[in-house]
Amino acid sequence: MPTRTAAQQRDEARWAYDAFLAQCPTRDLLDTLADKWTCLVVAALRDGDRRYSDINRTVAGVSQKMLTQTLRGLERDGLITRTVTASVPVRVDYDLTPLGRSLLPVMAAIKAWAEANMDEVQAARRSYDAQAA
Amino acid sequence: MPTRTAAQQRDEARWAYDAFLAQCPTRDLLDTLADKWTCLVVAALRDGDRRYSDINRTVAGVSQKMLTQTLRGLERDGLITRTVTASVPVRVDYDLTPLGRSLLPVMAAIKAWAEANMDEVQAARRSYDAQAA
DNA sequence: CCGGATCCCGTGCGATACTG
DNA sequence: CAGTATCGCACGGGATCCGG
Repeated sequence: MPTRTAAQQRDEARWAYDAFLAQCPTRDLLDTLADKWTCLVVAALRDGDRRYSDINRTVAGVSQKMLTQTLRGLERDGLITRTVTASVPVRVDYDLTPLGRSLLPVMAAIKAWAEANMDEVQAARRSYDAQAA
Repeated sequence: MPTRTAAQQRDEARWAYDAFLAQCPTRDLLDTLADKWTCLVVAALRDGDRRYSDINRTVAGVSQKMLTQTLRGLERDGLITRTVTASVPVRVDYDLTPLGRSLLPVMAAIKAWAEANMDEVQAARRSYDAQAA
């Protein structure tokens, strides 16, 4: 006897999220997560809370606009917390939430893959570009 | 006795890739990998080679331009192969290379994370948006 | 000075139409 | 079937200005 009937499996499939579907809300979420700055910002918070300027220094080359925008989005999605300390000058700290921390291994994996396979990719590019001639 | 001298460690650090650095070539690679279409296309090839139109159907909502562009980029980077069968009509198959297949778990993990945590993210968004009022 | 909001321009995405 | 070509517009992103 099957644990689920065919009808139950259909119902489940109907409501399950699937990012392959254009209208699925996970498509938008995927677009947010699969982003260079999101990946680097989350990775930058791996060791706990950090100041805005600290993140800005770690993620070299990010503009203030994109950093703020990325941090706001991550905060809205419940992945990071934003803590303002009213001092002079103002101090703002960011940290991963448990939810955000669960995403950290995934983001770190992309960054690590890129760093580990850069040589092979560059070799492939040279080969491809030579072929195109 | 240390396995590496301080000088050797400096040399190694000097040449190691680090995507946090703006000028590191891995930054560009990361920008390519951390992309919605790249993630979905690689995930779509998880079960082996597939035709262009097949991928187009699986990755719902992708434009021909972006699909072709993404496939070309992945081919150039040595992540997928492109096989043309001269028939009428023409048949083109794509498949992951061993290098591309090593990336598959990472890409699948992002997609799976989004699907698994969509509810929690949506709850966080509602909470954040209510707060903003 | 730190954190961030605003302005403005170029890139690049997506819709549509066309081709071997 | 598997692309290429063209165009309009939104969005990314740097420069610049603002509050505390």
